Amino acid sequence: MKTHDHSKLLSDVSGQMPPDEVLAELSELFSVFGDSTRIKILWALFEREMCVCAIAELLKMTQSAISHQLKLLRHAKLVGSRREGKTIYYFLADDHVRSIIGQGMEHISE
Amino acid sequence: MKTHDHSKLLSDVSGQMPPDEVLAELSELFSVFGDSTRIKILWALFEREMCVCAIAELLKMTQSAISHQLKLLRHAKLVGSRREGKTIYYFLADDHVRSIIGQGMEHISE
DNA sequence: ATAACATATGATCAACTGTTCATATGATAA
DNA sequence: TTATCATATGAACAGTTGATCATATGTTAT
Repeated sequence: MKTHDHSKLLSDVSGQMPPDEVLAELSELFSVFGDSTRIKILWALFEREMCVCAIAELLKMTQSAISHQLKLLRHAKLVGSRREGKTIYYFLADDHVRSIIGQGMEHISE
Repeated sequence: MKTHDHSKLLSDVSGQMPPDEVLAELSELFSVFGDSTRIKILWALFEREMCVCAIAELLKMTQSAISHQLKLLRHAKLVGSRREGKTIYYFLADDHVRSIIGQGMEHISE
């Protein structure tokens, strides 16, 4: 399968590409946003911090399912948590979450 | 499993949540960004439009694999295409792609 | 110490995803 | 028309993912 020539294009473009490792990390970040349960959790936390069982009640899902997803969100540093007695409150880690989701909303609103 | 009371919180938060349908669409959009092959394709298109076989060469992947991924990107309206003879050129559909990926990059650079 | 509540975790399983392979479509040139 | 290049597509298969279930950990009150 001989194909037409791209040598100039390829050298130009590949010079601008970040290393594979960075692009992999980037796609992993977006895949965390790529699930409706996690998007719902993040959106809920836009309002205020919430404990696990409140999120579970809000989304009508089991505590276990929510806890598993919060673990992913924590590892991606999208949420933080603090303990108060038996309860653990989760909150948005920073404002990138808002701006990323905001841009996503803009895109689908067209 | 009786749990503590959240009635006030739940009514507050659920009033702010977009409908499930919208949140599902949003997560589907982000899942398109959630694959390193697709991220690489989008990043390549930051520079300029490219034909399928150039992208395949750049990423050292088969034409088929790239074509399948471009189909997804097209359906998500992240890229557009134009034909010129036998060749089909793909390009970024709009600037949301840049800003979404830009925000993602900011998040992981911390 | 025991009971009750809040959360976390490991195993399991069905559903989904991305690549490959083979093949089809579409366009151009001979 | 036939050959060739460029791209698209469908089936198949391995790898990944998200919910569930059972159970474990951690905290507080009695």
